[in-house]
Amino acid sequence: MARTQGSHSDITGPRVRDAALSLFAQHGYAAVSMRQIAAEVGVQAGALYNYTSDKQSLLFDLLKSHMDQLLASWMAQPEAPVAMQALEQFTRFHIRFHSERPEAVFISYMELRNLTPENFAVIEELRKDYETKLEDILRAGVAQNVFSVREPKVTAMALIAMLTGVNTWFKSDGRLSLEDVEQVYWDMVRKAVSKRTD
Amino acid sequence: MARTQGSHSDITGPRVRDAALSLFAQHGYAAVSMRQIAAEVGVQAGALYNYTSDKQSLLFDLLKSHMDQLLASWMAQPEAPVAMQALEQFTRFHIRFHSERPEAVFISYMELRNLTPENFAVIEELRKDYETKLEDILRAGVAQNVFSVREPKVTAMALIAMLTGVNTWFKSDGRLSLEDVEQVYWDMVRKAVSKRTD
DNA sequence: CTTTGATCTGAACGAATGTTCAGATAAATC
DNA sequence: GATTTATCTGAACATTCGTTCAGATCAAAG
Repeated sequence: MARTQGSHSDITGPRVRDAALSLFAQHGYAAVSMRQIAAEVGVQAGALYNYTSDKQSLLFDLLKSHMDQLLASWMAQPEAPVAMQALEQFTRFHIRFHSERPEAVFISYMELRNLTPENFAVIEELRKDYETKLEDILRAGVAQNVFSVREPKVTAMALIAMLTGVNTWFKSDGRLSLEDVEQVYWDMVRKAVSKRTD
Repeated sequence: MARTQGSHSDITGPRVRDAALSLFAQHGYAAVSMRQIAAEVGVQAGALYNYTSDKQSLLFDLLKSHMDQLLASWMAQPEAPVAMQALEQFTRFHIRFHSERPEAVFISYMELRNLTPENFAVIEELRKDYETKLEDILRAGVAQNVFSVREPKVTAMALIAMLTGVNTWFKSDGRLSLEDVEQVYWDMVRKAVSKRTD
């Protein structure tokens, strides 16, 4: 069992994943070759197969761990009993979490069709789990008589699409800070589910 | 000038574009070969080059004509002088137009990174033109004192992201009709820009 | 210092890629 | 019926693809 310590494997492994994430996000899964990933890591293509069984697994692992992180991070939040607060928490959490890892978010939306059917089913279920978190908040708000939402499932998907859209334009050195953006979007979300309007 | 009439070229041309659109949407631009497109049309790969100069042009032409159609269709709408009506018109138009051509919408969002920089710039400008249409409506509503929108540009992008999201889940044979969906989304849009909330 | 084995190289594999082009095909014109 | 020419075939081109694997490398263990 030589070279268990001082080994490169615990360094090269993450670097392979990082390189794949970055290159997939830039050019797309199908357009990136194993040799390009290897070159980014500074290694020959064959060496990649010490860290992944094949190219497909590389993609799947990236999407899977992204979704796992997303759900785990949300679960780690303190639970808000009042629906209005829970919705604000979700809104701000979603924007913050997604803006922190634009590349992972990007490939998680773009590369679903390049997953095998089995792998796709796994990711799709995790995505639905996340959508259900928001849907439950909306239903709770309706039950608490603070939201007006006729279609909680549709509304959840609509709001998530809106919030994720931040990633398509937000630049951290732009005119608006992330805090500003959170506020603008929270205003819209709050009003969109509100009971009254003039 | 033989075979100008009865020629196959005016039939094969659109079929090449249709096949490319469908295959690009299913598997992605980089994952689809010219031979696959040719097979779908029922022709050899070489014959495709009677209808496109290269694969890149095939993609660009699809995106370009989609954006041209989008803008032309919007312009063809009767102009609504009242901001509230204009916003409802935009909301319903956007949902309807996009739900009618899911494949073109899909590749218009997914394949931007596979355009050459010059081609990308062209599409990006057309997209901004469209976003500006909504932004102008929002600004008009603020001027008319019927909307409360602090950030018209951000809000326009947020609303478009939300509306385009319909394409990710809507099925015409589902529980909700397209008319139902339009109403649900219009309720959200109207409230999101409204001046009062409880 | 010798042994061990995790890690990596470098070459090789068949298959597939976008594109070109000489020549075959056949419908429209004269 | 002969000619023209738009359209398409089928083969070829240099590259690149994902993946495999025998052998080199070299740090840690004995």
